[in-house]
Amino acid sequence: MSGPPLNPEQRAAVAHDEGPLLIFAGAGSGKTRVITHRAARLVSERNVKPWRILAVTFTNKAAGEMRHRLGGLLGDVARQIWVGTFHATCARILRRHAEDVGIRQDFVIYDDGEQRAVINRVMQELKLDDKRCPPKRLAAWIDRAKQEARGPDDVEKNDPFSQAAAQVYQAYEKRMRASGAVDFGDLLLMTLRLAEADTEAGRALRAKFDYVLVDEFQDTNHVQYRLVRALASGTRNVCVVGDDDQAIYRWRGADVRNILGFREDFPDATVIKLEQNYRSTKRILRASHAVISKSASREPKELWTDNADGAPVTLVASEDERDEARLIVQGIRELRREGRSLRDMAVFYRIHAQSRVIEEALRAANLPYVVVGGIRFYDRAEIKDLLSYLRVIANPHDDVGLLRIVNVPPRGIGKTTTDRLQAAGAETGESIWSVLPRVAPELGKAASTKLAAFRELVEALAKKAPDLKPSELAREVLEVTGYVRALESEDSAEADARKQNLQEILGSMEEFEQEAEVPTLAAWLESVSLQSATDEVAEGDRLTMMTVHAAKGLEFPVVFVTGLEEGMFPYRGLDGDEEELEEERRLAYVAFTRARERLVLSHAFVRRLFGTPKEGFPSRFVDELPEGDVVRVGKTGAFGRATSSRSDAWGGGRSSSVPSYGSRAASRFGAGSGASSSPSPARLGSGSWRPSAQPARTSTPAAQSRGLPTGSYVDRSMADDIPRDGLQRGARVRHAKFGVGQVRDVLPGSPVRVSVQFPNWGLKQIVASFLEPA
DNA sequence: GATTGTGAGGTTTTT
DNA sequence: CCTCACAATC
Repeated sequence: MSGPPLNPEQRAAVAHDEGPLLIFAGAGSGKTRVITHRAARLVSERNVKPWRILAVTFTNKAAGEMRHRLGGLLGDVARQIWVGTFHATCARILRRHAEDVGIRQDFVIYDDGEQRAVINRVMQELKLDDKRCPPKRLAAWIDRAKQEARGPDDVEKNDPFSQAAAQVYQAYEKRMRASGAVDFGDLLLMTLRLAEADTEAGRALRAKFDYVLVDEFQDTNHVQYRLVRALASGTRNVCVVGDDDQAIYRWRGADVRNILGFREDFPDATVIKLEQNYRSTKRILRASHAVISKSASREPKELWTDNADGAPVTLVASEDERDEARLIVQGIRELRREGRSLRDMAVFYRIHAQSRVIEEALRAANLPYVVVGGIRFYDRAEIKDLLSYLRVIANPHDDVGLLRIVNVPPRGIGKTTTDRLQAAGAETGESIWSVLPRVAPELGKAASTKLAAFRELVEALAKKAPDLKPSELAREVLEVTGYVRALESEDSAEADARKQNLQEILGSMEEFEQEAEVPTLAAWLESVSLQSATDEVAEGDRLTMMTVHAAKGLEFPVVFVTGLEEGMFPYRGLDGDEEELEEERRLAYVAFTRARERLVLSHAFVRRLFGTPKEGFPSRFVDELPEGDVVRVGKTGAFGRATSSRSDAWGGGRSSSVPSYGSRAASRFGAGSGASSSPSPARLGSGSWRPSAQPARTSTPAAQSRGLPTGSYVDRSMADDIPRDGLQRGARVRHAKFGVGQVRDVLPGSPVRVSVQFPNWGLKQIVASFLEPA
């Protein structure tokens, strides 16, 4: 394939022949290109059989991209290469070896919700208190056990919770097997067991691949690591690619040590670092590096680029989250006026809850957008209903699926009945479907008749299934179950929307039938189970919005990162340990390095989260930015950063025909921006503190209508007459109760409050008048 | 057995 | 603020 020539490091990675290879691939360093070229070369020049190459990714999107590029390089043979996500690859292997691991060949894959349903059921059966053992916590506990390759018998049980959890785990596994179901963790763990087994099947699996390539290796968990090692144990031709700086899934069991410690398991590994970045401007890289270089225990490296300096990073300060949304919309508009397309822009946030306010502002401004992630299309009730029918038809022992649809649409089979059936199944460890013929007659005439009718319905559909395409079967289901009729009789807008969604899924099934290699129902169900919310693609000229996690692996010409406040980003969880903070740092790095040309960072001084307003200081990640590469916009840094003169840089105060936010303005402020933005640390000395130098321009109606924050330049804290001398960041102050501490930041608002770090009390926010210099 | 009401709890979430 | 889960109703 064409494209620019590979650089020396890339070439070395592609040309590497045998033995372990570890590639540190920085953001935007052409990683996917290297992997695909390498795989292609193995086939075309080294005569490796394509089906003896395994390339594993984490997301369907990445797998699809790789498949696509391999197709471009190799043509049709590319299809024989094993390209897939960890989970899809494992599912594929398990279908072939179901017997060897003791599961049904037609197993279904339970998602988190279905997993929870099983946990809830098991807890009821064990009569466990869901206050003491929240199902959520149990699910996380079981997941973690599986990630660590621990079965119910080799978990630690040293406290009451883990004792209960182990009990649940045991019963959960039993119920999953009875249901012919596996969860995501099972896919990996069962494949690992198989791959490490000293059996015929195990040996065959270990010898199956001549080359194993793994992408995003920093995100592997223990089981995935061992699986890779086992699958590559035949030839030791294992190539892992990753970036420890982009490890952001520790909370999901990923362990960066897998990449950092790779050289311990494979001392002879060749190590290649791809440090040339082809994506971003120098300024964006400098900003990114400023943040990540503070990270402890990382592989030493620094991205560099031949790209232009580019525009400075824009730092937007706003009053609150609505203000932030307004300013972002304003920035978007200006960039558009410069000719930027909406599709070139993305807005990132730390948590989904932040999206709403921004969405509202975008809607008000008539700017089309798409929110990536959040709820999956397949998670909608009507879709899950149809899916459950199809799954029960494929495997009637799927209890969760069966319980979902047994009374949908209502057919008079209520809770009392299903409770009895569940209890019967629990007694013998069988599925509901299995106990149905035996138990139904004991439930009285009415229930028994209805259950028999349901059974016949499912059996009739199952009988037809082999002769129908998936989409035809789905239509049949919607018809004979009366599902569509029930929706129609509802005659509401909502029911209409549901019908449309069902129509859409039928369409996607037909598409699948056209394209898939094996267009069976089972294959379709599996592909749906393994799909994620982020796989849904955005198209058209719209802005993209997503969490930073969802943004990994993507790039945009313009990136807005919102909510950069202490507590929000870095997000402060319950424990907030050092490791967690490190991960937040890497997350910020990921966010920043998504940007190609323009990076806009924003923070608000007050943010309402879940209703309650909370004050927030600018994130440390913002403080750490190199001043010379930053231009400030919006509300005056409340603690006297002399930034007000910059405030009009966002298009206020000047004729709108001069796009100040755009590249022209950027270059205008560019090189010299260091002079115009104040040096940090912020000072509270009277000089820079005085707002009087600034006209209260934004309070004019015109400015307001432009959506500028009212009173941007009028800091209300000015009104106070409290002692400020010595109240600057870093200053030592004394408090009557907490003793001596160090000023970390000064809050806007009245009365002026200061956040102070006390050795024994931690970070406190204190009204300034209660403090004296120490 | 379905419908409406209160209360807790609500990072991130590749699969 | 908003959603989901269970409870108290008709």
